[in-house]
Amino acid sequence: MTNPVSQAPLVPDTRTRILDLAEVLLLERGFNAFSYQHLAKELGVKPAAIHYHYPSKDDLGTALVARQLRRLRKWRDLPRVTDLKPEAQFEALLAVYDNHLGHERRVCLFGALAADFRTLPPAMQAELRTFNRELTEWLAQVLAVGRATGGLRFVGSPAAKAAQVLTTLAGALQVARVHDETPFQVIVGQLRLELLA
Amino acid sequence: MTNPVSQAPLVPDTRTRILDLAEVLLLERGFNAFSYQHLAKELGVKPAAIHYHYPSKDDLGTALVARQLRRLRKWRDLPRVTDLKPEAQFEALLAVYDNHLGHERRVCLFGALAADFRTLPPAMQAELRTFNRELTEWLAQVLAVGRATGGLRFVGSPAAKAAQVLTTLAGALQVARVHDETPFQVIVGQLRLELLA
DNA sequence: TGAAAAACTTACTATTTAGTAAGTAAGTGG
DNA sequence: CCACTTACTTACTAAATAGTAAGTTTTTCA
Repeated sequence: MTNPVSQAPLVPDTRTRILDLAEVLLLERGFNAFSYQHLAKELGVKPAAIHYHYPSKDDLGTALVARQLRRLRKWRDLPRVTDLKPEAQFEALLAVYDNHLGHERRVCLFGALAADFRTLPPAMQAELRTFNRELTEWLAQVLAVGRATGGLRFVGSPAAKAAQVLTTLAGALQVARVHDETPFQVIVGQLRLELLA
Repeated sequence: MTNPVSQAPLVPDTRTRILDLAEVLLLERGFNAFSYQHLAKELGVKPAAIHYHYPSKDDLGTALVARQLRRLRKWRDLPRVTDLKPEAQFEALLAVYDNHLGHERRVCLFGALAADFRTLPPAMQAELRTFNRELTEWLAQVLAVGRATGGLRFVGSPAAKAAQVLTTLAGALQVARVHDETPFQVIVGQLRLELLA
């Protein structure tokens, strides 16, 4: 291995830098609002270098969502997440969205891609569906346990409540984009008020 | 007046047909995913004809949101809406979103523009902010009266609940776009379960 | 150290994009 | 009926787009 100590080198390779920048641009401006030229100029390389790593924008977009899915699975299975009580797991989820808000009010992956969904390559669509499904299933499980153990309170099925909460959170970041951070805080406050027993 | 009877002629003029088609494309594919060529080809005119009515895409986009704002105000002030009890007004709102779902799973205006917000012309941004603010204020008033008269049930402030509900509805149409109609129905069902006393 | 693989750049397509300028045909109103 | 306006079309520009092919430099590693 080149670097036997750190998994995340100080300066990532170009392939990763492309993906990182594309992710930022996706979450800040939308998938149809950035080009290989934008990426190349900001990274100090030629557009063809991007094509070398990701032959088409379809490949790039798909890699982007695939990485996010890997991150979700990794995060979800982290001991410091699995070991939490359900209400703390819910707070950990809120912290993720709050982190998006703190980074230039980036929307979440789902919120960034849903509107343009029909213009996306099929592979990307499939990855996004899986991403959203797994996240919803995870939260449904958290909610189910949380209600059973008395830490969380809601009516209806855990699956329905999970779908509703995640949809609200994705939307809340979009509202923050259009207005400011206030409505996001208001909406999350309302969620806490209703859910936390 | 050219037509003293009908306000909506059977075949609208080109100016209106452009706006109608642009609206469909916006709500089905996103603002950065259609061009003047797309519009022109489908309408059977030349791109320059679109430029004649809407010199730039900024003008077109702004006109689009402005019309939607006019529609909102008109709808909100309709006797058949103002005369309803708050819980029926809430149902009337749900019917609007359900109608979007029924038309090719179109997202709502807000959901279509929020992700790409930073790429939109300032005039369009301003119109969308006003649109969302007025809609939220209207729902907050409905919720306040509904709770006072016992038809609606929720904790927290009407303004917070209104922001939360509208955000959820916008997001629910996006989820329907990504998956299918089921999650939309599930989420709306959850909203009804929680709100209707 | 030298051959091969990886990571690029240069130079180029073909297409699409928004937008403009000039001309034309069809109404409209005095 | 004629000047004027409205609603276009034709023909064009300049820029941006995704993508490719061929050549060059850098890295790796046997």
